[in-house]
Amino acid sequence: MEDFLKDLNEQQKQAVLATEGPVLIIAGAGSGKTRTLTYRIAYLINKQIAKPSEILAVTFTNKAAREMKERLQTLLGNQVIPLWMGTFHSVCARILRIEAEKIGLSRNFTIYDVDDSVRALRKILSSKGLSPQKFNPKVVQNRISRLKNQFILPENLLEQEFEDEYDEVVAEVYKAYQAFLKQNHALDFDDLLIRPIQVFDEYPEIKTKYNNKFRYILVDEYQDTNHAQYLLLKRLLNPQKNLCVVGDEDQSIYGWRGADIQNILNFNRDFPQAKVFKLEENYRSHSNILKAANAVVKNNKSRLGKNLWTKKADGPKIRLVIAEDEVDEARKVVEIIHDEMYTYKRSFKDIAILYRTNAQSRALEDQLRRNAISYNIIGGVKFYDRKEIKDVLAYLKVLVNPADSVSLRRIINFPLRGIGETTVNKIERFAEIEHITLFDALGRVDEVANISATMGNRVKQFHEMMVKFMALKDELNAVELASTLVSEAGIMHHYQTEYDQYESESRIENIKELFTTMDQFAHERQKENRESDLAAFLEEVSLLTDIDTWNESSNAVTLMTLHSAKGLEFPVVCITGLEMGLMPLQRSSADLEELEEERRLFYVGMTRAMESLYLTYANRRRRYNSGTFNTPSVFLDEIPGELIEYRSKKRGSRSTGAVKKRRTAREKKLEAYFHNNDDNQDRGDEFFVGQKVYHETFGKGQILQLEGSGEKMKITVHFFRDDITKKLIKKFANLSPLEE
DNA sequence: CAGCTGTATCTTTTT
DNA sequence: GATACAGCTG
Repeated sequence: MEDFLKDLNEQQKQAVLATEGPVLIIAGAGSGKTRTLTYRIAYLINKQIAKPSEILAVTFTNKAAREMKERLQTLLGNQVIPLWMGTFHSVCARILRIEAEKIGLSRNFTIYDVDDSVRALRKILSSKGLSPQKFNPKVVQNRISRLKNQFILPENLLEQEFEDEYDEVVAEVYKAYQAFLKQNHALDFDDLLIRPIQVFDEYPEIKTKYNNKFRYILVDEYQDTNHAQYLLLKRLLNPQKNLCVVGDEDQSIYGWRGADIQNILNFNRDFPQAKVFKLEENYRSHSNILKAANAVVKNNKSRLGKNLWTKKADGPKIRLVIAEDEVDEARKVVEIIHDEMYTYKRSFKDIAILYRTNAQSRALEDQLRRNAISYNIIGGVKFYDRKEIKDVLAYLKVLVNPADSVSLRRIINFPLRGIGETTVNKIERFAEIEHITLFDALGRVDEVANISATMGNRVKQFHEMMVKFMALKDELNAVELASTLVSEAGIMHHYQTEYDQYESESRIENIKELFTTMDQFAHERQKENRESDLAAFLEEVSLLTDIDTWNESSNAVTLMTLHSAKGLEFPVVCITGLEMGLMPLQRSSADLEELEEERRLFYVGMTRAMESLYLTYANRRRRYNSGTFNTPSVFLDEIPGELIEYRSKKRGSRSTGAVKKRRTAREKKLEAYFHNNDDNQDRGDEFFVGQKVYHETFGKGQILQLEGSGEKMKITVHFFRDDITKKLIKKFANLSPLEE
């Protein structure tokens, strides 16, 4: 054990040894952050400073937790280590499950994802007679989520003075939404964080229990914590305040989700006695990559500042690849892959292709398929978002929590059994009057007015089937229960007889895969001596992150968003779509803070690369219906010219120079083309992209896109007040330019 | 009530 | 270019 401290550099060792009191570890990209955290935990256990059960370690993804546990086991000699390790959300769910009875919560609560929340909100909005045009359920969901992240509860909100009608409606809907969740024994993602805070405030004995239990708390990726998570941490801390947070302000990329970069920037102010350690030696990347990344992120103002360095060689220059459009870009990515494979003997799994938006994966996938390059795609249409999987899960959710009316509505007429919307609404009204759940009302369908005998029988049949399976819940294990249910409810039959044979097969495959996953889950949980029932499985599934389902062992090129790439590394990284409007995104370009976050995102992408980094952009790109013409990302200009070289189409003929300093003939031609086009669009018009404008009804906004010309020109404007984007015809819009 | 068809809206990133 | 929803028909 003494020995293993030799694996650490001086700063890392200091960070491991400073076990007492608050500690901030500023860990640059690739500086051995995970290693330091793991060794710190191993040290605490090995020196018997803490028992494993007294340690809480919060990670950003479940995958990170899994990997850290494995490394810990290796370090400590293969014992099973019963410590709490997981994401904020899963740790909170675990606490809530344990304390459920004391705090008047059903132990079998359901976790609603964003989709479920939006469904619930749509219903609430319509019951209040609010038009979904004006009050978009998604926007309302977003607002409510923001409020929850700030730990602003409906009761605090209702006392306030409102600036506009929108806020007023959101406050009212928020309150109704919380009541709805309560009725359904459901919590949304944000509630998972908020409820424990409330519980700790309301029940001091529960707070004390966890204060005594968790004597040592560690938090990874601290730069991406939100205010609610911060408040939760404050409550978990006992007077010794043995809190160790690890983070890198340059990698804070979740501000849009409510993450507060100030948490890390102000750690010293929160804990004046905190010890601060900086890990600045990078073990991952060639020097050129690091220099380029440093030069980019240096342009940000919101940072503590650090100087990441490496002992590694310069390595190849960063290769810039210019494509004509997204198809050409994808072809060039294929060339890069071939090049790296033949010249440097890489395998598929050494290579990652990163992009800003999931939509960009399509063109890339097409070309990879054509060239028989196997690939793994992370995010996008997720396994657990597939219709057939959601259907099966909805059945299981109802079995576990019959009060969950969102899931119940999803399955009551799937597969079709002749129970339509009208009937369900009648029964629901009855349930409201009787103050019972929708599910229980199904059993009393005879008492509901205006329902025919045939219809009543259908409803009763469904209800009886579900009741039967609920009774079986304790006799069968999760997989047995699920597979029996899937065949008896007619789901299997429904998909087997689907017209599209290919579709049908893949759906059945997916359902089978779900069962396999359930099985694996049960085994893993049993090893740790934790519960493995259906409720536990559903909770696990609800809280999976994109990266958690990634099969790392397969030899395939990896495709994912820049966000998903955080924490990973690859010998070869290719960042695509480096154009204005896409990276940075149009709507994040105007606001300084948002622009800095985009820059950090680019920085995260660059620092994933160990040996080779390729950057690509396309002069033209199809974006849903229309094409756009693009200029290179401003971030490319921030890379010093001597670190970058053009990679032209012909292998071996490479020219050097900064982005705008030297151009090939084709480049010049493309640029000329671009400028001409620009001129055509702009000539005689007073509007341009990025311009601030004013509209009679919508107020102030900013132009995102211009299409066509003259009176018929279509202008896409994002209006700030209502956070809406509208496409307007110039002739009718009556927009006036704002001077700024 | 089921099933079909046309249209609107979306795409920024995700626990 | 997909998906969800409204509106229609049988």
